[in-house]
Amino acid sequence: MPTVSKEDYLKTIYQRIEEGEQASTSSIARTLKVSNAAATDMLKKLSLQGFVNYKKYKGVSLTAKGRKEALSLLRRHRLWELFLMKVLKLKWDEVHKEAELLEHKTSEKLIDKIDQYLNHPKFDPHGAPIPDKRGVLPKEKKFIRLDAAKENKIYTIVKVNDKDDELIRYFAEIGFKLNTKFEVKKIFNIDGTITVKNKKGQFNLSPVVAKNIFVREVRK
Amino acid sequence: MPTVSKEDYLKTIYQRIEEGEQASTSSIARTLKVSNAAATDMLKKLSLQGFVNYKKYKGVSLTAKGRKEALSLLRRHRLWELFLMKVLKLKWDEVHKEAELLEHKTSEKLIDKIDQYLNHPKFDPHGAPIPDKRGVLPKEKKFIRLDAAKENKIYTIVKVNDKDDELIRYFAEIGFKLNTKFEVKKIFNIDGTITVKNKKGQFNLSPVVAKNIFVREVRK
DNA sequence: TTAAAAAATTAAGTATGCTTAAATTTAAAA
DNA sequence: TTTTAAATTTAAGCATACTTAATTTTTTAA
Ligand SMILES: [Mn+2]
Ligand SMILES: [Mn+2]
Ligand SMILES: [Mn+2]
Ligand SMILES: [Mn+2]
Repeated sequence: MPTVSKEDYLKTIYQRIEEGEQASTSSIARTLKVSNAAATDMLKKLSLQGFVNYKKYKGVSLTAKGRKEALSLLRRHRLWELFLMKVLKLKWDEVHKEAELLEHKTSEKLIDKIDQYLNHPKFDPHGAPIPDKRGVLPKEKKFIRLDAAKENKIYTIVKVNDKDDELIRYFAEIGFKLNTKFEVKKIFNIDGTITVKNKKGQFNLSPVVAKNIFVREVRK
Repeated sequence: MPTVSKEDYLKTIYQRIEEGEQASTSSIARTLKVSNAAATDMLKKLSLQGFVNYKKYKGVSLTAKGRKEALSLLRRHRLWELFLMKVLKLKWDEVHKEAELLEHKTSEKLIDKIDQYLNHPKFDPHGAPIPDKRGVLPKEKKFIRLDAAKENKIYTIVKVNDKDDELIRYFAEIGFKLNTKFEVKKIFNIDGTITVKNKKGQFNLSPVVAKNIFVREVRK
């Protein structure tokens, strides 16, 4: 069993790779808010314990063992998020922080009860897929990042990045929830600002914000 | 905010004192399964931080600040126990262990939601009182320890010690739940064994077991 | 009231997971 | 291709919460 810290490292590495990016020491350190030195240190330990493949200066990847732990933690995190929202009525922007803590202290027995209570849900409140007991992920519908969308097309939101609660609050404020339909009105070439329009009105989204929204095109 | 370890120390000290016993270094160490040296060490730190009154060789007591933290942790623990049983259907002997972990990672916001969901319950599944948001405990009905009961009287169970899951399983097995009515048939002077009789049948309880059951006399 | 036993404390040291500062390696730019 | 910059690693050290062994204080019992 990895420690709390190690679980968070493995999850971070998994997510970096899943996003199609390099799991560099500095990106891990940045996400976990620790120094690069601390991350290097931990990568060495994780490697010794067989959770990651690590070669000095060459980056890191997960072994089967490490991937299993990462998926287990993601399962616990995402089930907690959904449970806290559905059952205990916590808000969309609150559940990530709470789940970040509870995830490490949740037994398999408990998480299976939660899974059962929720009737084996496939996605969390932010659209992220929930691995099943065996670590199998549900198939996701195709999506693109909003900053890669095209003008005058209609999209629906399938996933948002849940790491920043301020951002989530902003999404909620402008009526951007899961499955919200909206139209991309204009994309400014100068800075990539995207003008979108939904039931609530018209908004300008910066490219930084748009990168955190994942959408699927729908026909009018 | 005290650390996880410190919270557990404060809770242990509170409970030792509540039981009317001395919060000795060794009793704390025994409960927390650490060495006496570790406990001494921690008591010094807790004292420096104003959570306890501690004088070398003279034992320890809680300050107002320490008591507040202890009650806060007990609240989180006991609400979790009840929630896990009532909502997620964990068993009577399972909830203590789960709550022992979750208690430290539960925000005030979350515990208030749980409290609200359960409609501000006053007692946990083992009969222990749940402090309210302000740290106020509900009044408990008078009770005695079963090893102080008298022959040929009828009692009802108001509380059991939840620390040992094997013991809790045994209680369940012989039909000893909260509010179970039973009669004390005989108390053996030699070793203090108590013969009790309830709907399920007649059982001999050792004095060690009896010490963990709290009862109130009821008229036939 | 003193000697032995028990309880508590101090001392020295360990594992984990961090820090900052210095050194090294790799990547980018001139 | 060399120089510079960025990324990464190493080195040294710190805080927390433990351990075992030695010492001190208190309690109990002879
Ligand atoms: Mn976490
Ligand atoms: Mn999420
Ligand atoms: Mn605990
Ligand atoms: Mn309990």
